[in-house]
Amino acid sequence: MTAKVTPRSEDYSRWYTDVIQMAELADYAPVKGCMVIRPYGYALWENVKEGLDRRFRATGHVNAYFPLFIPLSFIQKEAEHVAGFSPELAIVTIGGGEELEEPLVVRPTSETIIGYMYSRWIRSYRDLPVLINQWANVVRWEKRTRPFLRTTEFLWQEGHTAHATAEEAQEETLRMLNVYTEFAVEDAAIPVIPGRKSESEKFAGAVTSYTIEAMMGDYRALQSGTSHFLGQNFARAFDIKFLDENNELQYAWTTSWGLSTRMVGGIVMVHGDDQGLVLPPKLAPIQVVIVPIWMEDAQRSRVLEAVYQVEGMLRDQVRVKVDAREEYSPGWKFNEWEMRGVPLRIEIGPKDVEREQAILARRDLPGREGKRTVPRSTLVGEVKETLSAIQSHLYQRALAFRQAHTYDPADYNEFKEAIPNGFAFSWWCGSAECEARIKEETKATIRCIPLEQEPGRGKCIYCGRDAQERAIFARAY
RNA sequence: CGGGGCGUAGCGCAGUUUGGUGAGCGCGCACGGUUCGGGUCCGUGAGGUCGGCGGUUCAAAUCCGCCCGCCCCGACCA
Repeated sequence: MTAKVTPRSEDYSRWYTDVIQMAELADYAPVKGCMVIRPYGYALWENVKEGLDRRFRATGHVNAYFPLFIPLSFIQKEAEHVAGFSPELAIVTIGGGEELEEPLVVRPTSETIIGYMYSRWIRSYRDLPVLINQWANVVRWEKRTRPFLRTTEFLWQEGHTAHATAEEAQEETLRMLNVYTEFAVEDAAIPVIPGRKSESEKFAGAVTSYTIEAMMGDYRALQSGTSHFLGQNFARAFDIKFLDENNELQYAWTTSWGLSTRMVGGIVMVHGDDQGLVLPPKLAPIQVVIVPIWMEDAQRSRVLEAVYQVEGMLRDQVRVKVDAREEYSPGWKFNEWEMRGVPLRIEIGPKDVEREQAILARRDLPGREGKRTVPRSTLVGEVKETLSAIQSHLYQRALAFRQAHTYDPADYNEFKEAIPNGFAFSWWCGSAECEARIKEETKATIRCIPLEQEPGRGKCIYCGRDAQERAIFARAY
């Protein structure tokens, strides 16, 4: 506890796990690959949930819950889906002490069981669209795990929609990708690149997969949310059919989209520094911490009185906490709350009580630079303004960082030099072979083909043939 | 699944090479005092089947064998 986090420059992944544990976001569970999300980390996740849920509702979605167990045969109904997920399934074969007639899969994702239910619920075009989301846990037996980024069990939301036409489903897919983008940018202060996945990187069973990709502090990419256009693949596998206006039987068009607790890892790696966690105000469980300072007992009650008064002024406007613990010195508390990423600290001591003022200290600006004295009379306004200034500063800083580490290499040699230090935004001919070779030679994969790019043509960074699109290449988590 | 590292008090570690004096150090924890505007200081104290099982030996944290677990790096993935 008294130890400091490992500096990022010394060992980035050690820094990451240090921060996760020391800030008390999560702890390792007794089962390999599993973690306990501690109250502070869970509060952060709950704020992520809230930010998303609000947007899901605003776009017409409703929440529901489907079972954890899926008959093994369901998973096997969609050819690509089974191929993609088989290696990482957890399967239950015994229940109540007896061998089950059919093994049950612990859901790795719910397209199949939801598809099955949709086939029973959808009869007519009037039943469409179906716009359902669920908040759930899923299990994927990953070989290599890291807290939040890849755990055997993780929490997420998965939206599953069914539509009458391909166009409508396509629109939905991009609408939700856009919701993710908006959430990442506005709430998490993480700049992301929305784009399309290559064939080899797309979701098992999808026609087209879309993603938002973010750059972490070590220049690696993190897929932070995905939205899939499933075409009629799952509708055919699960017989999701409806009668259209012309009394003709049609397969529905479906989508699915998800964002997981991985986002928490992204927040840590995008904003954190050598002091520890740095949380964007909109998602921070504690936005403002008030640290009282006193020398003698006589001052104690006066300081505390002022502190609670300030807390009262702020309480219904921001998430505020008073740290009145007597066993720790103010300096200790400063470090503790900085390590835990609280965006704004208010210091109130005897001098401040006397002058009816308080010190504001920003987490995103180190030392003196982030400290400011404000009069009590304007404190509430100042706090709110400062929080929103921190929110936008974090975004701008992350954006500038990504831009500074995004390259447009002139040739493959430059490309190879760029990859360890950031993203390469390069022309790609579209062949899976070039993609595979690049991966083999540089460990970089196509993170996405950005939706927004200037039309034109170029030469594939690998083979030199004509290319119509540029892709983001990077090493990924 | 392959490579590397590690399991000794809640945490971080020393001790293991060369078996044997007392299982130790720092932090944390409890109590008392002191301090408090950037991780106070002092004192007292609690806390350990040395990952597990088996073997060698008069004697094992230390040597041997097997097993288990965790972390990091790779291939696979939200």
